[in-house]
Amino acid sequence: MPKRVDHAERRTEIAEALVRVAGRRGLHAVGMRDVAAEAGVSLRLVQYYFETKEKLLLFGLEHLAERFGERVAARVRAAGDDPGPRAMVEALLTAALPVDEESRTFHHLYTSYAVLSVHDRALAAQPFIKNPDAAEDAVTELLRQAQEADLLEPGLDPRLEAVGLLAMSAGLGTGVLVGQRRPESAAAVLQHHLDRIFRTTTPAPGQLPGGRRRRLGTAPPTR
Amino acid sequence: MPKRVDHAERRTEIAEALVRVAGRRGLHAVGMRDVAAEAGVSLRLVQYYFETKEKLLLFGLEHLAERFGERVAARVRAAGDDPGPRAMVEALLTAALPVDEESRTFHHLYTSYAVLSVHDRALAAQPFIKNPDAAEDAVTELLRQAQEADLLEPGLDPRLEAVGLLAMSAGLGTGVLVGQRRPESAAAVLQHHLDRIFRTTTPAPGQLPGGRRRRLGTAPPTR
DNA sequence: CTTTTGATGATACAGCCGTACCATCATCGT
DNA sequence: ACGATGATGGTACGGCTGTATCATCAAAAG
Repeated sequence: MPKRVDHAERRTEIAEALVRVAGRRGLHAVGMRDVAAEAGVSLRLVQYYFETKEKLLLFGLEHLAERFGERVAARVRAAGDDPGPRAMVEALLTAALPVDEESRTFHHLYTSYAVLSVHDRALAAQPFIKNPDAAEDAVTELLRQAQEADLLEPGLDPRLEAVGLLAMSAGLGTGVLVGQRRPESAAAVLQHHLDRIFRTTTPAPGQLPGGRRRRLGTAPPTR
Repeated sequence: MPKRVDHAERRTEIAEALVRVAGRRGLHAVGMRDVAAEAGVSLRLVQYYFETKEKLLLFGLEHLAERFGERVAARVRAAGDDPGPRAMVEALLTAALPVDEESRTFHHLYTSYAVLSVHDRALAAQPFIKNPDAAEDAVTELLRQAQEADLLEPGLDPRLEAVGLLAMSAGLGTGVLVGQRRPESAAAVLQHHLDRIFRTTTPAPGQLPGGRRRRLGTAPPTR
């Protein structure tokens, strides 16, 4: 038998080439030849490891989602050991904001895939249900924990708040992506809405009424 | 001189054909021949009225935005004569939710254009700044009016709330579009967040504390 | 009536796309 | 050493795309 190659690794390399070139020129403008050139391999090889373009795109989306998941996890970890629920919610919500090149590419391509999935059953099947639902569950659970620790304003429904926050983050992300909104503005809006959900004082002593106050969470992730 | 044709009207017809076929099969899959067939004219005519595909797409986007503006206006009008600020905000926010075929198409294509505009300067130039900014100003102004009429919870920043609500509406719309969320769920989330912004009792007499209460606005637009 | 000219039709062209086919190389098992 | 076989290269094919070219028709102007 001849040279054995780690197919999984090769597929990953090619998928990352796809992500790079798609992020640079737009997913609609990407052909197999572009991917091959970007990966430094021949067109034939792209065909060899992904028999069809559709399979390449599908794998590209999965890879993108995976990489994004790792990014979020890293953000959460960077928020410190056992950070408060607010810091974790912040990390989750702000990770999707297109503030740097990587998150811009992610948001851009993920939206591209979302648009394609409207009429492509194969794309619609898995990731656009699973990942957002997971994020929704995670934020909901964090809010529920915060609620039990009496860190939230009273009378809130964790699930409804989580859904709203995630949708807001996604919408703000799109605004940033198309240049309508500056990243700092989007982050500020998010912060403001978190301020309206999380209690701004420790449950204990005197209440100061008006004005802007310190928040409870720990590290600001990027902005 | 020969037969004179109303160019503006013809262009509109062709643009609507573009919108229809793009809504059916996705903007990425639309060619000039498809548009011509859908409009019932020859390929040559599409070329004749829009010299290039890029100009056709551009005009299609403008037309789409215009039609959507009319739809929102109709929604607001349908909310009654001089409806409360909340009803108007509701009308604005829920108009963008993909609940029927028309709004689905709108949301779908508008998102497609947004993705394209990331790398296409011509598309990015006009509409993705102007229209959302107009919506933002409108909602902000409505919230400001509501604030003056003491219809809002105290201590709110109308602009920040408006931006957040619009982003949330857009994000929920995308969720509905890709089949992750049911339209009723999205509408419910929106309602819930409006409940947290607008006062739920008339400013006058006794305050009942907990529980779900009647809201102030008039007609529910669709959901 | 003829000429001008806007509106339309048919079709050709060059280029790109995804895919398929055929050949070659290199390596490992025997 | 040799042949089986995985990995790769090169390239051609059919189809589709946007655009350009050429021709024709019909109506208004002289």
